[in-house]
Amino acid sequence: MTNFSELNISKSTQDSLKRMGFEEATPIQEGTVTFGMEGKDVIGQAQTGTGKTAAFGIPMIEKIDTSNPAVQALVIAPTRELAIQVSEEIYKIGYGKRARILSVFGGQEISRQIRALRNNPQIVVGTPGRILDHIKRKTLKLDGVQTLVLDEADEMLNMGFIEDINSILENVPAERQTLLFSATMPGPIRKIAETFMKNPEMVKIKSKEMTVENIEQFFVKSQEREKFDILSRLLNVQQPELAIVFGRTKRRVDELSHALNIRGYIAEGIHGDLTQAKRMSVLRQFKEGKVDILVATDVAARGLDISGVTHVYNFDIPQDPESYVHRIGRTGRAGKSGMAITFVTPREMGYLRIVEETTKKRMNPLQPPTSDEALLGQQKVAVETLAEAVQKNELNDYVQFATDLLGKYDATDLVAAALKHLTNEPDATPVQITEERPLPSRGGGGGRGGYKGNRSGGNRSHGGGRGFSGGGNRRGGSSRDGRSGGNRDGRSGGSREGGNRDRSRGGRSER
DNA sequence: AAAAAAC
Repeated sequence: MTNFSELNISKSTQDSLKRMGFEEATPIQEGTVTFGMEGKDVIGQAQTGTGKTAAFGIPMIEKIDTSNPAVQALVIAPTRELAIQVSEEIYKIGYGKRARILSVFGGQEISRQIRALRNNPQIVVGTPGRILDHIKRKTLKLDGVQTLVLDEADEMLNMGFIEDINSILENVPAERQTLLFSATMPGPIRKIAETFMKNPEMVKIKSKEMTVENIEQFFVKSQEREKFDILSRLLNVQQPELAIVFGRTKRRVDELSHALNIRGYIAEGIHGDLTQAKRMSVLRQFKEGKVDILVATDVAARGLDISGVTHVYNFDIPQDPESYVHRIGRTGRAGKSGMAITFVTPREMGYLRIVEETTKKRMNPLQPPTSDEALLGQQKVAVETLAEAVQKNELNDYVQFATDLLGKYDATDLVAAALKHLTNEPDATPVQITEERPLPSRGGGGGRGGYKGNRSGGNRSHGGGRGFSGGGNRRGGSSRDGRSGGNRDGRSGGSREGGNRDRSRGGRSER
């Protein structure tokens, strides 16, 4: 292991790294920083979580001339969230040097970005579409770029950005340093490397480090309709500190997060149809621990570095094995252990084996917890909650009530009653998630193909639809905070409290 | 087929 102080890094950047708590260089950093500072092109084969951003961020910052107002470095990333994350980290690395950095991505007011570009950032991080937009508007000039970074290149390929990247590259001087990062090296990526890079050095993380060694992988065999109850029970028993639940579609994510909130969990959904502001705030809340469960499409599968994710649940098995690797890579990071649990319907069992071949690791079958086990998990939480409340000692408003009650009832009974009240009986609120149809059965135009399609008219899909039992979701306690209502149906005019809204939906009969 | 990404 090499210490950063042994690398030939300037004092100001050393200070920044120290402030960030970085001491030892990770393998990808060691190689990339060394070659990068020699001005060489580098291909880094590594996933996030390996310290990739600092690997290219350090040589990039070192090369920046802060007295030069031109954009000198450009980083292209596949998703908006990743662009934000990368820019934040590079900002920290460049803090000692006072390098100016800006992120540009879609979904954010372009005028704001244009104003920010006038402040002459030296480093720009962005997503392909918006970068191109700025180039066309001539609000972003790239003729001073000396360092170009393609982050998660294989992902940009998958998402069809290659043409965009080609167009961007036409606006970047040929005389430059290019750093390319990719978890995998498929043919087209190699070709890009050959075309756009000059004698690149390869820095490859040994495959052992790229796989998911410290993630325990399980699968749960279950019918589609059982999935949600099993998920709730698993959450109750395993009590993840921070969990990500992946769903296959945006609608699925909406329904799942809604249903989880009904069951009393603090969950928020994230997917590409939400406004960028919402996406950012959800991610922030999750990082701050204000949201315990992030429900996500594959928008959150790759690259995002959220520390402390203890559990990943694949509510739907991912569409391709590669996506599986990325998803479960959100946990078990920074040397910590993590757990990944994948729901598999009987007909998907064969596909599960294909996924296993890709990861070269067997997943162990997990027996879904019984209702009783789940209840026990909840009871433990209730005990902890109560104990914490006592320790916090902010009970003045309740002391008088407590004294009165103690005059009337047995103390043990009272505590037991409080615990019972705090316990959220598993499966108490029946929640139905719309079943995914396995494949689009293109039946001849028939509107009534068994699948209750057409449920929500437009794309305002807000959650579970049919199947909430009216009465039961009265819960005591903390998780009701009004937030769930405002999630994505703020404009639907629905009243905040569940009752009449659910009923009106339920009342919609099918002729 | 889904998701992501520019308006």
